[in-house]
Amino acid sequence: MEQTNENKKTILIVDDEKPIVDILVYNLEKEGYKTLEANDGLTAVDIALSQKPDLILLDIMLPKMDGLTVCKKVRATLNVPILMLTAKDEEIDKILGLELGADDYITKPFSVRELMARIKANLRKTDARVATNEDSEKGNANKIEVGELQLNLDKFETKVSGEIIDLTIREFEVLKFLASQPGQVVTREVLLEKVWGYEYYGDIRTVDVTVRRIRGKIEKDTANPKILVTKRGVGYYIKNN
Amino acid sequence: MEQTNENKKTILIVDDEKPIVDILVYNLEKEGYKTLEANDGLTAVDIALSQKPDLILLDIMLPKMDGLTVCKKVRATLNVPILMLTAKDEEIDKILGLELGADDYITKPFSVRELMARIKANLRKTDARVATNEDSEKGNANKIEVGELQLNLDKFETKVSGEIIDLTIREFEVLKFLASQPGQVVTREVLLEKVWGYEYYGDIRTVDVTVRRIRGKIEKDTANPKILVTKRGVGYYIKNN
DNA sequence: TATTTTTGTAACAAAATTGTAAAAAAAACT
DNA sequence: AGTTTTTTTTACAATTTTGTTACAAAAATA
Repeated sequence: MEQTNENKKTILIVDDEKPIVDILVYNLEKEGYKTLEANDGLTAVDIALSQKPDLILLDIMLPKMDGLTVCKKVRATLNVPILMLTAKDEEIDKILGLELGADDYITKPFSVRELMARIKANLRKTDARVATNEDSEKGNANKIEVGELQLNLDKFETKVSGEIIDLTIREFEVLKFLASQPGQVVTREVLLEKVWGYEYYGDIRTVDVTVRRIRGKIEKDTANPKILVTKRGVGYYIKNN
Repeated sequence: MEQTNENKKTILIVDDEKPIVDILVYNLEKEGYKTLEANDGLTAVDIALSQKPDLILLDIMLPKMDGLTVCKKVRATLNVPILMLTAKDEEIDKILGLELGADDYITKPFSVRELMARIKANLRKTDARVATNEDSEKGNANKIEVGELQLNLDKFETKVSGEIIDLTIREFEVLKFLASQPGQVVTREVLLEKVWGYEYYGDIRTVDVTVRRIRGKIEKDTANPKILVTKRGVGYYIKNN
């Protein structure tokens, strides 16, 4: 709903019943998700591994390869949340085996509303994991210091010579990426991929503008930057002496 | 509240179906629990009494001694939360009727997500009990203090500059979670998972509204919060200077 | 020096985020 | 049961951030 085209979450729907798939596609796209479809197990694995969706809706009863195997195969290489669709009267053991490998399950018939809620919740869980794992939890010293520049990754706080600087997230992320490898010149392409995300297809000069904004906040003289420096013809880097 | 490697919670899994045990072990350890296994009722009682796990996952159908008896025996000497696994709905009456002291039950098939939620919820209950009994009995005032903010965890009482503020449970829990790690910016996703719970399916903006209500009670000027502050693009945190 | 390429910059437009109130729903309490 | 309190959802406005563009300035090249 609030997602731009670039970072829509992708959901892979695996079901051989066309009308069900259609309903799911309609509702998911209305909610702002991008959808992929697979009508049998083999195709499902293919698409999952090549497209790397953010979540998989997986029916148990499938042609060519059953849901259990799909689940296993996908899980072997991808850590994507899998939400199983099960009919109520399917064999208990079969379901049980499957359920335990999946993150969540929902029995048919289900309400669209409930399904959407489950999807949201499962996607959120991934987001939360990424946020905490990457940043704190692992006991990493959550600070980066380069010369007069200090970044506190827990507080998202930036200091220059002890003075707190108010950066936006985008600015902070760029600075964080550069400061994590001081001296290393980073191209705009790499910055776009690492900070903006690999599927981002905006203008590359966006990087320049963001750098300019950061400089406006951390440099005394933006025309003669001492911290975030340009390597002409290549990109930008943080001076580390 | 977060678990360090040394005091991981231990969970005893009692089930005679090897594949199920394996999957449970895998998922529980992924979530940071230590696991013990028992394949029959007799062994289960032995391990429970000697190892004193923090929680027991107990299947009803077991060789040598059935789950219900195991439950009784263990409960006779240990006050550990027991989560029963049942295959059929009819067995629920059995569990409830017999007053075995099982804390919770979950019917097969269940999802990993649901099981984890139940486990967490039951462990939380114990934590709460322990907190109130052990800490307050010893006279350790169970408090969090950050600047002008004081939380008394035993009394569920909040003070700002010495003045008692009346918060609801939800409000208190949010404030408590944030205040337990002042300065640390917490995303809405993490708050939802930690305060509302693993199984929560609601809207993420609920967090905003709760924060707003807390501010209405603890801040002089909600438009310029000095205690519970927004980190735009990330989440919320408690200012700790 | 003139030309081309690259980078800096400001201004505007678009998009995303947050604050807020109020209605609806759910839970707790009589 | 009905009533009150708490919580969630929803919608909208205000604000902030971000992206795009056009042009200027600087550096590199011929």
